[in-house]
Amino acid sequence: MGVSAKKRPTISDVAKLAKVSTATVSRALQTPDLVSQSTRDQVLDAVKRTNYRINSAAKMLRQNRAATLLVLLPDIANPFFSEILSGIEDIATERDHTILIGNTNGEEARTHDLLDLLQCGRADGALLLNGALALPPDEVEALALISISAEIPVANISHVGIDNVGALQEITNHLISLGHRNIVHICGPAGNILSSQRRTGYEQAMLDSGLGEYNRTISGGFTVQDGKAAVGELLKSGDLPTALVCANDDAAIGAILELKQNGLSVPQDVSVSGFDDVPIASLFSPAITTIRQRRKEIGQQAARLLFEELSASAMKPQKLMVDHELVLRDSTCAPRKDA
Amino acid sequence: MGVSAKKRPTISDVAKLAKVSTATVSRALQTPDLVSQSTRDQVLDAVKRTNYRINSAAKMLRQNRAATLLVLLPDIANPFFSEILSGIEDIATERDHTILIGNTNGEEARTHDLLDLLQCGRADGALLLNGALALPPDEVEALALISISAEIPVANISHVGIDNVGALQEITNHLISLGHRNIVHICGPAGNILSSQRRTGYEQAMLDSGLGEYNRTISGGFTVQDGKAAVGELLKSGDLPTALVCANDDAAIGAILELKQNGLSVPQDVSVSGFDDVPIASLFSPAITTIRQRRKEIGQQAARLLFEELSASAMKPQKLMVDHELVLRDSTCAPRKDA
DNA sequence: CTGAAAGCGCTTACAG
DNA sequence: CTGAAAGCGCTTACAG
Repeated sequence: MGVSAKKRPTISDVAKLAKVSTATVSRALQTPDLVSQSTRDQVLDAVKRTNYRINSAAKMLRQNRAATLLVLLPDIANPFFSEILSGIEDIATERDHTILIGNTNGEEARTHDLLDLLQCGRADGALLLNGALALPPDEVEALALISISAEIPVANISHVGIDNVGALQEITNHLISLGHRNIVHICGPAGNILSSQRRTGYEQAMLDSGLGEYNRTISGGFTVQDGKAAVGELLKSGDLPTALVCANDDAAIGAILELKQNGLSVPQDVSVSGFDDVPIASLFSPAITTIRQRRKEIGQQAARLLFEELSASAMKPQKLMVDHELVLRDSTCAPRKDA
Repeated sequence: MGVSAKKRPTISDVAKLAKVSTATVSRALQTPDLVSQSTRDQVLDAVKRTNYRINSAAKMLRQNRAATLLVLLPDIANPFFSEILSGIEDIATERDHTILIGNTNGEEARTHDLLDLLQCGRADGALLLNGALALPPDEVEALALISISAEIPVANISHVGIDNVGALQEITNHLISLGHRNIVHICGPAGNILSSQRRTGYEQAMLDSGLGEYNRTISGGFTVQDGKAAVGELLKSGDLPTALVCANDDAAIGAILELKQNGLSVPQDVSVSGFDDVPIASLFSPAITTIRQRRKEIGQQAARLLFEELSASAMKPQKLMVDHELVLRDSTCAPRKDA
């Protein structure tokens, strides 16, 4: 309840009660090995009796570290990000660090403001899930940063993610192997690095299979609405492919909903694939063929890497590739014979 | 990258450059009105030239506040919680506060450890989404706490959530009005306050409509798996109702999947209702009749309430009720005539 | 409107 | 193994 009258006990209160110096209290608590058994017991007893808690601001100031990781994401409420966050949390907790989160809403200004938390010492390093940086390269130099999923193409930033190009090649090849030739890619948001990587994967697969004449990408996005709109365009154009390779699961869901709405069935009339394997992908009907990203592991690896960088005096940026997996479900099948 | 050789500029560096005292620098930055225009300009210029950032640990120590809110939740990756979190974030950002998150995994020990962050001054108040406290009442006294969604029945804790009893009455009454009589409630996890409130709502509705003889609750939970298992039991028992009222959407999804798997159709053979209106509820087929909780608003209200408590010297705990809404979709319809 | 100085609560060389 | 003392970088009465 608001302002409490009672003042919190400090390390001197404990010291007085234990009849030792504050230095000894500090040691007994932080580096118990440096203190005799009996002293330690005395101190611990005094701590208990006073109900003492360390003042972490004082500790931070003195030690010049926050024991905190900053996580920037465009949208906390998106399960794709929140599962990565959960992996980060695992590792942070393991190492007694706390997590500060910042929702950027994809806004550069907000990203900039949030990175200030690093510069003012409130966090020791940051994990960037938003694929954007908004900081001049010379300021980045001194910060411990890791990009996750969407790689930030700036020197000196480590990265953890999957092979998006390869993954989209795999899923496109799968469709080709089923017999599809007229395969359209509904791509992600413009300017997003994941969009272009996935698009590249699609195009490479098409070209490698001699399907260059069918190579066609239409603009889409990462939301259900984007998928619907893209299919809407496609239907208007009258040139419907037998398969749609979408940039992510949400777009695939939108695509399927729009197809159904127009009396088409998935996968019989059109096969549709997603990307990410978010929870809904397996529950949707039809269950969606997709690429599974091990999000929790991605988060864990990224956090570990950040800790490495924080403890190393200097390290060159690393790029970590986490395995992905093609998951075949019900939204894809062989094309109709007459197609 | 890791340890930087260059030391960060401090307030004295700025003071020296601006040829004023550190006190003046502090005022120019924190309370500009107390400083003359020309002095302010000088200071701001020096700040820019030194690239000065305040050291927040020092500020925290001096001011004895962290400008940080702690959010405890059982599972970050669950969209139900992450959308509330997003609402909290809105308000916190508005008031220049940061958010520390803690995943409790529903473990009491973890909850306890995380609440230590309040006691050591790393956060000024906490929002509890996990319905558990794990702290002796006398220690709670001095803390600013708000429970969200799952009310914590302890004195001196404010709460923000919806009327779970009323909501489940509404949804049960809807089913009754469609003509259902044999309606079974698949309840939430045992020991959870939301479970018992929703169960109460169901029971009240049944009794109020003179359907006491059909009043039947079976144990379930909040996961897809729980819903499946509950329906599995029901099928084994051979006594299938015409409608199932589930404790949340995930359980409803599980229930529907299990019914379908056994050749039954929803809603024709059995109507099924959910609770929460998580994103998947509208996308699932059939789209799920449910209770919409305005999660973002719940988060916002809770954060506002916490700020109020932090600024008030003393306040008695408040209980805030946010409106919910019955959303009718495709998973419920009138029972078969022969039922 | 501005400055000198105290002090927030720790930790850590340094000395013994 | 322990203590005295300096100092981390701010803010804020107090005085002018």
